[in-house]
Order: sequence, then structure tokens, then C-alpha cells
Amino acid sequence: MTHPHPIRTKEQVLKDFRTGEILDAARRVIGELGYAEASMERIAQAAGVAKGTLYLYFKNKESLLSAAFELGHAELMGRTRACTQRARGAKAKLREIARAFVEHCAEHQAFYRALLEQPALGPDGFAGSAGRARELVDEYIRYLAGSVERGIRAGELRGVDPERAARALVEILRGVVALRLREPDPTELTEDVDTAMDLFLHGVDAGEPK
Amino acid sequence: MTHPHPIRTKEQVLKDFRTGEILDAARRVIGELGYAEASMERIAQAAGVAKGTLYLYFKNKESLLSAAFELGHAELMGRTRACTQRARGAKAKLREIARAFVEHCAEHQAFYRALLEQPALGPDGFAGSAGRARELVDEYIRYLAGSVERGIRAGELRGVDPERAARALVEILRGVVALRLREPDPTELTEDVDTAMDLFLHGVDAGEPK
Amino acid sequence: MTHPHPIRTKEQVLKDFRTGEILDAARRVIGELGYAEASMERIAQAAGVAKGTLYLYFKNKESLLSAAFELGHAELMGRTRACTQRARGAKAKLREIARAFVEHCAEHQAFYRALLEQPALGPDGFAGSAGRARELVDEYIRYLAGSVERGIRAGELRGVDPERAARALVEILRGVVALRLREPDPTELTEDVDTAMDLFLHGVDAGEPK
Amino acid sequence: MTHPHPIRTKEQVLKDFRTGEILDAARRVIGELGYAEASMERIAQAAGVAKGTLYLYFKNKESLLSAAFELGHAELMGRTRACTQRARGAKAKLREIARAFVEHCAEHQAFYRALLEQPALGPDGFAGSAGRARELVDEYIRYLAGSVERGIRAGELRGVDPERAARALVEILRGVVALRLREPDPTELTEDVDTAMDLFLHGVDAGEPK
DNA sequence: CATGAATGAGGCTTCATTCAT
DNA sequence: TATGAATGAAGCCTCATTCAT
Repeated sequence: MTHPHPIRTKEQVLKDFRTGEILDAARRVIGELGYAEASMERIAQAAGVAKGTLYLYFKNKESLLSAAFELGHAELMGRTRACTQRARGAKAKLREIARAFVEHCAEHQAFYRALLEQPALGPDGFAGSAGRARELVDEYIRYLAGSVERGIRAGELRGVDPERAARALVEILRGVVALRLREPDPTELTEDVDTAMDLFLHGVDAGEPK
Repeated sequence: MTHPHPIRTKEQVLKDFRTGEILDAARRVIGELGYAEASMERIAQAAGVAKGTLYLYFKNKESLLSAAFELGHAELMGRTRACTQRARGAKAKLREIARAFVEHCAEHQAFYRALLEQPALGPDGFAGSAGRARELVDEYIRYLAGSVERGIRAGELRGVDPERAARALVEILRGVVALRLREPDPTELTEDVDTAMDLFLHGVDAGEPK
Repeated sequence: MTHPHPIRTKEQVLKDFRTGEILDAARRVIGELGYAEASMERIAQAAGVAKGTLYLYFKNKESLLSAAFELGHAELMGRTRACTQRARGAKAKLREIARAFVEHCAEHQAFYRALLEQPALGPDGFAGSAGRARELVDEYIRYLAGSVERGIRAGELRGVDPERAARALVEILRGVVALRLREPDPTELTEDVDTAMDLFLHGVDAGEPK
Repeated sequence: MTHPHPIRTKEQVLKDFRTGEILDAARRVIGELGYAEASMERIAQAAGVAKGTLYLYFKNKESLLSAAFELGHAELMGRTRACTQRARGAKAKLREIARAFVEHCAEHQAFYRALLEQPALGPDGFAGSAGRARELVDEYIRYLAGSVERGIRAGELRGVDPERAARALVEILRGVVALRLREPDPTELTEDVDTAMDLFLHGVDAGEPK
């Protein structure tokens, strides 16, 4: 009546734990200082380990940053999928997704500042990973586009280009997060999300002047 | 009753000329290589001067990058003001502004890749300038917010929060530019702007289901 | 009147066994990768033990490399002494010794690449052991010098400086080994040794022109 | 009545001068500490410049060490060719060459310790240059082999394999230098060379026992 | 005894900045 | 004023060595 496959528990679990600690530290540092200032030295300090230790868990700086990014992406995707399950109706789903996005960024403040800056992860810092980062963001956007598309087919949403719309939503939310991150005491999150969703859903046009 | 002697012509004019050349070079380099790879060496090369010369015109790297940013901002503001003059009606003005924004980014591709990444200009790269960069972006957004506000008062636009709306527009456009920059052969610019404006003005909601 | 109790059998024997295994591994690694690439990590891997274990048997890297060197030396000396016993006549003895030397280097290819490079084992790599390494090489040369000297006294060899001659022989053989080691498919060993001995014994002078 | 092509004198001459200074420093350090301990830091110190300065003159460590090696080789080849011109008769030529070799090593003590250790310049330190170093040594040996071959054709030397003989001579001389380098007050150089040449020319055989 | 995770000194390299010419 | 050689701090990474398990 043993566990199915608990093999290597001791070492593997410990290793995973450390890996997680380091990734968290990396996210914190990236969040606070940005990619450019996120040196291995600082990440090590934040993780409370020696510089060399990082190299026991990651091949090099790029792998570490990449993994940190990928972790954030995975968490966000998980959360987002959960929202899709939970809510009923395209608009409700999108609202939940938007909320999850802003919340996620709030929790991983520092790091997601980086995710949002993804286009900035140019030739260095993230080196070759720039491409990977883009892929992940694109994946997220495609996922949202799926929700938009279903909304359109259900007649809940207008017949817009789903991917463009999804991208626009993400950008709007990105702006919201950026604003919240720099304010010491931001508005109630729900309110921010509602405002953003209102703009996204109804636009700014007053309609026929009548 | 003009100024008595437009003194300093020779030296000052020359100095300004050189300053401009260097700033242009900086924008080119930043555009092509991103902030991280934009070393003083490369900027000097691009400007056709020696590395040390840069320090005759700018206190340090940060000032140089800051000034380059500021120049881009000034140009964009100028262009934007012209649009406001030219077009009639809030919606038309905003469409012109949007077009100007995307065009401006296309022309200064490389550099504006950086402007758009402005949040990324964290404690490094731009160092203390991050704050200044933010100010400039905020100024731009406030300017747009002014147009939005006038549109609301004129009954052309819904009674949304002008600043939030303006920010949303900028973010949407930022997304459009990001997409265009990474595609080798992007869509017709007008089309991209129209799509974005459609989303911004009308949102995605299908309206009352009937 | 033998020793009362050959105590320490169990532990000591085991310890010696392990020590030997590690030294062999070290020789293999040094041989394949050279001193510079011979990290403790790789030696441990080759020995099939953990890195830390090496430090149970050797104080530090230098001791380990030193001991490996010393082992090679001891084996070579043993082999050389056997040759001296076996062969009759100074020239025959020297030929056997030469053959043993080249053979030994062939077997411990990798390692003896290092022995041969002994002068290179400067202040590093071998650190303070450089001196010890030199001593060992000197011991070997003195042993050969002994053979040469007896050959001279027996009238078999010319009255040259025995030590200089011995050193010359070793150097010539060293060159032969170096050449063999870098060729994928070297000449028959016997042939190489014969050629070298011919040069060593008769030199290159054509003698009186007649 | 200007110089034929003295263009770029100022900068180029200065640059060459510095390059030379650095190479000399490198040779000194390599000589004293061996390749492994010859860090860029130490070479910079020896040259009296900052670490970064080295990179103004050499792409990286390998280029620097390579160049140092190549310089030593070039000087030795020059000296050797001069000897060949000067002396008459194969044996005299070889004696002069031998003398030049030992002298050269004496002057560039430290460095030539390294040249002689050439086989040691394994996978690291010299990295890919190991091959280049071997080429240069081979070139030197082939040059000597040429002299030997001519000696054979002239009837001055026995019909031995010229390349093997040349290699043997170099090895013998290498041993002589090694010995001299470690003795605080070595024998008269001429004497050492004479002894070595005697061995090389006549071998140790006493000849027919009578 | 054995392990291997952790450490941190030290090596190579880049680049913003200074300064003698 | 302009230059670019020189500097040295700082970044990434390796590896000999230690120590808790």
C-alpha cells in the first residue's frame, strides 16, 4: 500500500524545492530591478545562497531567467484555464481572466513587470530566450483569442478579429497593471478590472448622436 | 525689437548640430540593437565620432539615452499636436493621432521599440531616467486624455474616464506597433490603425442580443 | 619472528584498494584530458566515487596528482629494474630499459603525457609538487646513469658523462613517445626503440671521411 | 625625399611597441609561472598595464598566448637561419644552431620553458592553439632536418632518418636547457653545447671492442 | 565512511568613463 | 575641441574544498 511512484522523494523533492526558491528569488529581483540589473549575484543574495549554487540548478543565467519566465507563464495559464472553467458566458469568462491576469501580476509584481516588458528582452539579458518569451506570450494571447472566438460564435461578441481583440485586451490590462504597480495605494482591483472591461467591451464611442 | 545679437551662433549652432547627430545615432543604434547592446562605442561609431567626444556633449550614458528619448518624445508631441489641429471632430482627431503614433514608431523603429518598452527601462539602462521617461509618457497620455475629454463634452464619446481611455488607446497602439515591428512585411499601416480604432471606439460587445 | 599481528588488514587493505582505484582513475583522466582539464569532479566520476570521497584519501588535489605521479614512477622503476636484471651487457640493458620506458608510456598513455611534460608542472597544477616530480625524474635518470657508468667501466660504452648521457637518452625517448602519442597508428614500437637506440649509441657522425 | 612608406608611424609604431611590451610580459610570466598560472591579471601586472588594456591589443587570452609563442618561434627561426648562413659544413651548422637554441632559451628563460613543454599545452590554456604550437615546433624540427639531410648528402653525416635525428637533437638540447634553467649557476654554455653535440654526433657506443 | 550540495575565490571578458595629447 | 588609449569595476562562470547528513 505504498505510494505509486514516490521514488527519489528525498533528493528530488529537495532539489525541486531549491529550484523553486531560486526561481522565486529571481522573479523578485527581476521585478524590483528589471532584467538588466538582475545579476546572478543579486539573485543569489535574494535566494540566500552563494553565487555558485545557482549553477547547480541552472546551466547559466539565460536558463535561469528563462525558467523564471516560464514558471510565471505556467502559473498564469493555469489560473486562466480555471477561470474559463468556472465562469459562464464569454463576457464573464473574459472578465474573470482579466481579473486573474491583474491579480497574478500583483502577486508577482516585480516579475511580471518583466513579462510585460517582454518585447524589451532584446538581444541580451534574455539572449536567445527572447524568442521563447514571445512564444509564451503569444500562447497566452491565442488562448484568450479562443475565448473571444467562442464568444463571437455564440453571438455574445461582435465579429472582430479574435486575435487582435485578445491582444488589445492584454495590452489594456498591461497598462492597468503598470499603473497599479507604480501607485503606492492603488484603487480596488475589482474596480480597475471593471473599468478596463467596460472599455474593452463597449469602446468609447457615444454611438449615434441621435 | 529682436534680440540684439543672436550671439553664440558659430559655436552654439555647431554644438547643437553635433548634439543632434549624436542623438540620431543613438536612436539608430538603440533601435537596431536594443538598449542592452547600445554601448557608447557603437553609438560613437554610428555618429562618426570618437567615444570620448560623446562625453563632451553628454554627461554620461544615461543623459545621452535620456536626451534621445526626450527628442523622440518631442517629435511625437509635435506631430500629435499637428494632428489635433488638422482634423475635425474628436474621433477624427484620435484616428489621426493614432496614425501619427504608429507612423512615428515605424520611422524611428528601433528607438521607439525602446520607448514602448519604457517600463523596462528600470533602474538600469535608463537608470534614474526611468522616472523621466514615465513623465514623458504620462504627458503624452494626458494630451490624448485632453482630446478624449473634449470628445466627451462634445457628446461624441461616452462618459468614460478620459485618462484611462487614453492610456488604453496607447496600450492598444503599442501592441499594434510591437506586432508590426516583428513582422517582416506588416499589413498596410492604415488597416492596422483602422482595426485598432474600431476596437477602441466600439469595443467587442455585440450589444443587446436583440 | 614475523610481525605479531598483521593488524589493520580489513580497514587498511580496503583503504589501499580504494586509494589505488582513485589513483588509476586520476591517471586515466590526466591521460585523456591533460592536467588542466583533470578536475576533481572528473577524477571522482572516473573512480566511481563522490567528489568528497577523494578528500578522504588525499589531502587535496595536489597530493592526489602527486601520488598518481609517484605511482607511475614506482611502476616504471620496477619495470626498469627488472630489465636490468634480465638483460646482459650495458647496451642490451639500455635497450630493454628504453623499450620498457616507451611501453610504460604507451600503457599509461594519458598519464605519462604528463610525466613527460614534467617541466610544465610549474607552480600550478602540480603546485609545490613540481619539485617532487623533478626528484623522481632525477632518480630515474640516475638509475639509468648507473647503467651507463657500468657500461663505460666495462668498456662497452665511451667515456661520456654518464648522467648527461642518461638524460639525453630519456629526452630522446620522450620525443619518441610524444610522436607516438599524437599519431593515430604509430610505427611498430620495436622499430621506434631501435631507431632511437641507434642514434643514442652511434650518433649521426659519418666518422672519418676516409 | 620622404621615407618610402612611413605612413601611420605615430600610432602604429606606438601600438606595435605596446604589443611588444605585452608579449614580453607574457613571456616572462609564462616563463616564471607556467601556462596554467599565467592569468591575464598577472600578465597585465607584469606589463604594468590594467587588465582591460590587454584586450585592446589581443582578442582574448588565447590570442595573447599564441602570439607570445609565435614571437618566440619567429625569433628562434631567425636566429637559426642566421646560423645556417654563417657556418660552413653540416656539423658546424648544427653546432651553431644548437648554441643558438640554448642561448635563445636562456634569454627567454621563462617563456621557452613553455615552448619546450609544448606537448603540455593540452586542451586548455592554449586551447585550440595547441595545434598551432605543434605546427611551429614541427616547422623548427623540419628546418633542422633539412640541415641534417644536406649533411648526409654531403657525406658528413650517417644515413639516418633526418627528421628523427633532428627531433632527437632538439630533445637533447631541451634536456640541457631544462638542466641549466634549474641550476642557479649553470656551466659555461659552450661546454654544455659541446657535450650535447658530442653525444649527438658520436653516440655513446665505444665501437668495436677491439 | 561516503556523499554531494554548497561555498566563494578567482579567472576571463566587457564597457562606461577619464585624461593626456 | 576631439581623440582613443587606458582604466577598473562588475558581470558570468568554474572548480577546489568543506561539511551536514
